[in-house]
Amino acid sequence: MPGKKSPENERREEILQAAFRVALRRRVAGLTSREVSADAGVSNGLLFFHFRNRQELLLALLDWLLAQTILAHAIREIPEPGLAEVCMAKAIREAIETMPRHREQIELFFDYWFTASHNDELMRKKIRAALGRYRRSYVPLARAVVAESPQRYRGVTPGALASVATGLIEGCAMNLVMNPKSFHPGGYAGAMAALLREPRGIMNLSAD
Amino acid sequence: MPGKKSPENERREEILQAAFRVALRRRVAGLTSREVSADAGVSNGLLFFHFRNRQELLLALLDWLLAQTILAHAIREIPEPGLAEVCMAKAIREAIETMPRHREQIELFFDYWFTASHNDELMRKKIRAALGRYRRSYVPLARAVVAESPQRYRGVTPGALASVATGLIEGCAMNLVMNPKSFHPGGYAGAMAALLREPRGIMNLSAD
DNA sequence: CTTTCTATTGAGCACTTGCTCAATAACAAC
DNA sequence: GTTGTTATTGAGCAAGTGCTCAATAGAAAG
Repeated sequence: MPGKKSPENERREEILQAAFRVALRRRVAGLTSREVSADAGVSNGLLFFHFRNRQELLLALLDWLLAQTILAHAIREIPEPGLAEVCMAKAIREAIETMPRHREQIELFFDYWFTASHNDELMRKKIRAALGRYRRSYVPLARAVVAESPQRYRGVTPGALASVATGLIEGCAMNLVMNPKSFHPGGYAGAMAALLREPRGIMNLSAD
Repeated sequence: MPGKKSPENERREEILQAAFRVALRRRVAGLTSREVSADAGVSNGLLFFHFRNRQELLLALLDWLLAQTILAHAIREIPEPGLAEVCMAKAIREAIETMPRHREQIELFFDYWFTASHNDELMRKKIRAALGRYRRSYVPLARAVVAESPQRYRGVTPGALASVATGLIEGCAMNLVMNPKSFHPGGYAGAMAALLREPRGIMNLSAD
């Protein structure tokens, strides 16, 4: 029965949430307008009234997603003098430990990258921008770390260090997504800590 | 003109290669039987003569893929006494540095995981098995590392250490795939080495 | 009450997809 | 030859897809 009004953008939000649920079930590529509208409890036509086309729906969902995952949690803290490393370590550890709470979103995020974005430079740009923001949010901290121990980090740019830090986190995310059962953030972080505890570090080969 | 014969499984192989090319262009989810057969220069019907259905084609392609990427390069070396850490470091470094050569395969591999495998427990199993084999191939080396410095690695199982090692590599792979332009394996490995060089390692917080 | 605007419906069109199938050409065995 | 097997074709079906559109019901304005 047409004509029932719904206040403001309530419907739009409902449809977005339905799209999220469907994407979790069917992946981004398998998301169809019919299943979304059915899940939202509205007609198929209404979906295309609120979203011009499938692509716009997917973009809106991506925006919502990017505002949810860890990628949105940029690092803001300014380390106290002499404690830059501790501060960075804490940030990484926290990122790893809060990760399991966002598992579904993270999985969907990866899915967006690998599937939907292939012929869609707009999506790729959005994701790359979010990743870039996240990485850059680590740069000031990385710069402080480098400044704190100039000899040790000779030749290492803050950017590269930030890359490695976020790379650790992303690798961890992969583990979480691909191997959720045997992934224990505590054990993972512990092993990583042990790796880094020794003077003669494991990666310390001749420099190239 | 039907009837032209082709020796042995030559056709099958040709179609597989075409499927690989199409998957690179369109992603796994966007791979259609029509585009594959067109790319292989054969009729659509022939594809279903050599492969029972789309799924069987995708599985065959996945097998071929898994035999190509770094995942196939299990670690075999037995470290000389006292050099376990150096040996492991070398393995990781080598994995990172040879990675760019397999970029396309790695990207497709991730794509398989995140897309095609969602409703396909068989594919998921295959991929998980390959990842597991890879991780386990690091366990003996990890065990040697732990045995070499028991105090330092107290409470760390060889399995967890192997997880972190392969996690580093996977995180690196993510970086390579998502950010190919600004990714330089040398710089990455360098920063990682610096991170690990210091007594008061960056991850060395209070143990949990 | 009429008009107007917005929200809503569901049928349906054009197109794509996986897959089947009868027809047939080359080759092998007899 | 004849017969049979294997490789190959392309038309076509059934199912599903994104999206359009006439129809319409409610709210708001006059």
